[in-house]
Amino acid sequence: MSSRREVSLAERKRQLVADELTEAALQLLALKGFDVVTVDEIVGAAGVSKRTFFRYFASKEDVVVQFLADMGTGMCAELAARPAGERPSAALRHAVWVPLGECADHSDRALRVVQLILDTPALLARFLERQAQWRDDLAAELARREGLDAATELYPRLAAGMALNAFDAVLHRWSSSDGTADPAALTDEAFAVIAPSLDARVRRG
Amino acid sequence: MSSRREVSLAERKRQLVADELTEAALQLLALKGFDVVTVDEIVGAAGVSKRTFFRYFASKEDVVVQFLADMGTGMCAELAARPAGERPSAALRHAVWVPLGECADHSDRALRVVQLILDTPALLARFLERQAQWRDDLAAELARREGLDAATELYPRLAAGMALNAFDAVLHRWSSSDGTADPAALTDEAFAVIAPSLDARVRRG
DNA sequence: GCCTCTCGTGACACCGAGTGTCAATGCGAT
DNA sequence: ATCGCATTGACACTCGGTGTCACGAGAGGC
Repeated sequence: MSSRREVSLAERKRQLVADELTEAALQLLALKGFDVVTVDEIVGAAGVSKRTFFRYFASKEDVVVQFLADMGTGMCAELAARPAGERPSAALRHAVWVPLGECADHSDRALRVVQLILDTPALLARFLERQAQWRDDLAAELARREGLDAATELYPRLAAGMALNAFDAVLHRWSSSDGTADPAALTDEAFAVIAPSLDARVRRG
Repeated sequence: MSSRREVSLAERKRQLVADELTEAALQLLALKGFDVVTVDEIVGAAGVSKRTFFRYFASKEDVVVQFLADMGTGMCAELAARPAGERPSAALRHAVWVPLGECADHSDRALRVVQLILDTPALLARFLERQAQWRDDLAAELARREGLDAATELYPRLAAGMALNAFDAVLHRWSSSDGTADPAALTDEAFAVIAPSLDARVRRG
């Protein structure tokens, strides 16, 4: 009777520490600001050592950004799961909605994180760095869907970039409205702007 | 005979130190890689103190990114200088071409810098951070041109983002082709993709 | 010519992020 | 009971970046 499920005790302990760490970090960072809070302060609140913090997160920025990072992978997965016949604008809209929907659902927590990221240059930089990775993944998947060569065609990269642009714009407006704006409506509005380029099929006959 | 022109001797000395510093930095960073070269190494080669380095550049990343940074301001200035009647796609294409033309002209130096930035995560992050600023500036100017309200309309921000997306895509392809690809042709190709959305006048009557 | 006043610089101490290393602890399996 | 493995804390260390101060070299007033 070593383990009831596949998850061992050690694994649950690991998750517990990670949660405790992110909890303490977000609490402090959102309250006092990113650059005035030190890692020692965070680990003091969480009750672990500084070394342990960096075993869970690659950097001080990561503890915030990783909150949004998983959403990015969900986004790429959603694009891959969309039906083959769907137009790029529709498929990308659904993909981008995955993380945005998460934000809308857990608006209490998510809003604070998003505002913190968008208002802190260092966090914004790391966030954009992650997005660059998402863009490459989206572009690869998009090239596969449309039967294009991502190495020679510019469309996949540009289309993925446009979708992420819409994502950013929605996030920004949602953040600056303190969560009162409707993410779904904003997303529709943004995709209405970029759809003409996403769906133009002037290339490849 | 204190100064031939308005530039004082002190001012020329300042520029000299800045040039010496960027020269030494780019030489070392491009040769050995960004993260293995320390600031002490750079200032040793330039013959100044570490403290002086940080009087000229805000960070180790800045010495590389600032090379491209001035181009960004030139880009925004160009957009503001374009004729009022010009379509957004044409105006933005000319704006984006300012920095790209600079790269094409000084391809020997520029190519190494661009490749260094695109291959180094930390530099890429800082670069994207700068671009976010450019995007806001472009969006504001675009809103002024088109008589839109940047606070309520998504178009200005999205259009600026698309233009910078094209910029990035061209830079990326130019870099990965080791400068053999033609930036002008790539720019045309990229703007052909995004133009439908840039010039769609379905909004605001 | 001299005397300031300022500005750029170097030297030094200092803080915080991040890493390598090692000893201790605790769980799982035999 | 014991061995092996993973996690942790403590410590020392590197490096990026900043505050402070004293020094020296130009620019202007007398």
